[in-house]
Order: sequence, then C-alpha cells, then structure tokens
Amino acid sequence: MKLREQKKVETSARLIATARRRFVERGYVSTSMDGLCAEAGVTRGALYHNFGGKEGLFEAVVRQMDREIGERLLTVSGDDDSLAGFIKTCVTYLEIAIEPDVQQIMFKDGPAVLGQRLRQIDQEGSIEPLREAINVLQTTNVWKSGDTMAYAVLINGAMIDAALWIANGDNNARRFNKASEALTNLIEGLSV
Amino acid sequence: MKLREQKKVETSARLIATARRRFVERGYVSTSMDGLCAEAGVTRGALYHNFGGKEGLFEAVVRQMDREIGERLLTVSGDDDSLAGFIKTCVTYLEIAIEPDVQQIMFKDGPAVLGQRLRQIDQEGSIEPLREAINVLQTTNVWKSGDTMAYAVLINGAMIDAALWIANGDNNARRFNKASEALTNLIEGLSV
DNA sequence: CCATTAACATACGGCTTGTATGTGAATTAA
DNA sequence: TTAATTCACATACAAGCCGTATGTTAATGG
Repeated sequence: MKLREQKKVETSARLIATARRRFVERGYVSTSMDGLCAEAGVTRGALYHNFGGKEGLFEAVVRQMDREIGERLLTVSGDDDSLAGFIKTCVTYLEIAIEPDVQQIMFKDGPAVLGQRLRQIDQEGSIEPLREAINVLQTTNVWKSGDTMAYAVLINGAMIDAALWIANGDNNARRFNKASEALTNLIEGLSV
Repeated sequence: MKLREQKKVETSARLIATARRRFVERGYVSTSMDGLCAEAGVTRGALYHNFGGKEGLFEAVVRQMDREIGERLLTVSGDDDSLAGFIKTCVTYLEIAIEPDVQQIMFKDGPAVLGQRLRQIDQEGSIEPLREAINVLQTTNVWKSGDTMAYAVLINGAMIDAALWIANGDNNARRFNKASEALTNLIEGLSV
C-alpha cells in the first residue's frame, strides 16, 4: 500500500474510533467535532476530507458497528438451519441489542441522523440474513406461509423494541428472561 | 377562565400547531426556532416561557400526537375483547403508524430528542392498552402464557418496524397487505 | 388605585458547523 | 534526478442557532 494511502486509513480509523466512543458517551448532537478531532489528534480539515462532515463520520461508525453485529451473529448461527437454531440466533441478537453502544448508535441517534439510509444499511446486516433464515424454514415446511420479508421485519422490530424495553428497566436480567421467553413463543407460533 | 390564562393557552396552541407542521416538514434539527416563532406570530421569549425550550416544545407535540392516536384506536377497539377485535386494532395501528407525521415525529426524531422519555409517554398511549388487551385474552384462555408486557412490547415493536418498512417502499398498498397478513399470522400464532 | 405578577419581547454571547483557502509532503512523469 | 502535480490535511472565516439575562406591558388582587 502506498504511504499516503496508509496514512489516510490510519487517520480515518482514529477518527472512527474516537467518534464511536464520543457518540456513545455524549450522543450525536452533544458531540462537538472540534473536541472530537482534538482527541483524535487531527483538525476538522481531516474530518471533512475523509468523511464529508459529521453525518458522514456517524455513518461510518454505524457501518462498522453493523458489520460487527453481523459477524457476531454468524458465529452463533453457523450452518444450523433448524427452528431451534433460528430462535437461538434471535435471542443472541436480543443480547447484542441490549448493549449501550448499540442502543445509542443504532436505535437512538441512528434514525434521526441517517433516516431511511439506516434501514438500507442494516437491511444487509440484520434483516436480510433474518429473511433468508425464515425462507429456509418456510421451504422446509416449518414456517407459516406469507411474505418472508414481512416476517423478518416484524421479528426485527419486535427484538429492537424488546431490547429498548429491557435496557430501560431496572432489572435487565428479569426483563430479558421475560422477553426471550415471549419471543420464543412468538417465533414458535409462526412455525407450523 | 381568566383572561391572561386564556391568552397563554392560545399562544401555546399556536406554537404547538406551527411546531408540529414544521417538525414534520423539515425535521427537528433543521427547524429553526426563530422562523417557527415568526410564523406563529410570537418571539422566542414566548417559547421559552411556555415550553422551556426547543425540546419542551417538541415533547408537547409528541404528547398531542400520542393522545390523538390513542383516541383513534379507542374508536376502533371499542369494547370488543375478542381476538379478532385485537387483530383489527393492531392493523389500524399499522395504518396510523404509516402516516408521515407519525413516522417523522414518533419514530425518526422522537427517540433522539426525548430518548427514554418517549417510551414513557407512549407507554401510556400505546403499549399499556395493548398489554391490557393481551391480558384480557390471556385470562379468557385465548393467549399463550407468559409476561403480558413482554408480549405487548414485542408486538408494538413489530408494528413500528413494519410501518417503517411499508412507508419506505415504493408500493405502500402491497407492503401493507403483506405486513398485515404476516402480523395477523403472528398474533394468531400467539393464541392457544 | 396601586403594587405585584405573569406573559411575553429584546438584546446579547457563545458555541458549532460548513466552506474556502493555504501548505507541505508524497507521487509521478519527463 | 528533478520539476510539476496531486493529495491529505491544516487554518481562517462566516453564518446560524440556541439559551439566558434583562426589559416591558398588561392583567390581577387587595
């Protein structure tokens, strides 16, 4: 890799890492680009050159986080095409969605900052894998008929809202158990 | 009502009405309080006196919208305690959640601006009625066992995400049919 | 009729973001 | 090798927005 190109990815990585931490700690609007760039050891010029602006930097953080989530889910689902495997993957997603980083970036600031683009981003990362898994279950006759994307969206939203409910309570473990039990019943109810 | 008190209500109402329109059209961050107050025929002094700030005004808009949604749902559900009535109410909620006003205020800007407070607000407006309906179904033995609040949250989230999916497509009617069919199957799957 | 208060207007300061321009090092071509 | 060019980044500047602190006027109450 060329020297200049390498420097570029280094500063980009530093900016993303710093941004991720600050966006999680202070939220999007309360995060100043001056302070962020200072901590990253660059000026705002570097930011606007690499990411176009505050929004672009935030989007880069979202994409990074989305990839990480996708990878973590892959290690769980593996090649298990059973209904039990699907449920286990969903419960794992619930665990991930509870984490403060994910809550702040993906659920709280994400929709306001990126709007529809956020959906496009984790369409690939979360919903599409979900849909494919449902599609497999449907072709093996263990899932009700109906549009697989609609099912995927419903379950995705159910898990997101459940995660927010869990994280906003004072007893996460208790709510998590209740939610995962209800979620399991919900999914089993959709199997034939 | 005292004269001064009445004036207060009037200006508050004008501010809320103008704010609702502008927040929907331009989004929260792109809405200037200078321009908003100018259109409402007052200065920013009135705003900060009545609502404390931009955030307080937005919260007032959210509460108004939440009440309207609750009332509209009540006219549909009535006193029908059957499973079919519950499904009908949910489909109606889906219809409401598709509307651009609701999407922008409740789903896009709401979480970022109000955060956890948004959940508290439509806890009363949306989730709690949902939970009560499920509770009735559960006591009449037409619903699986498990925590009613968890079920309510799951279904609530499923509908919200479905509404976002529908509204972001290019054929709303088609997606709405798919989503309502899948939602019906999901709910029926949770009945015994 | 006067004092008080409440609703609102005005003025000000500080912070933040985006852009326009400058600069030095790396790359490339002659 | 060297000179030109490009690129990654720094600096400077301008404009907008929000919150607060301070007036001001009209209603209320005694």
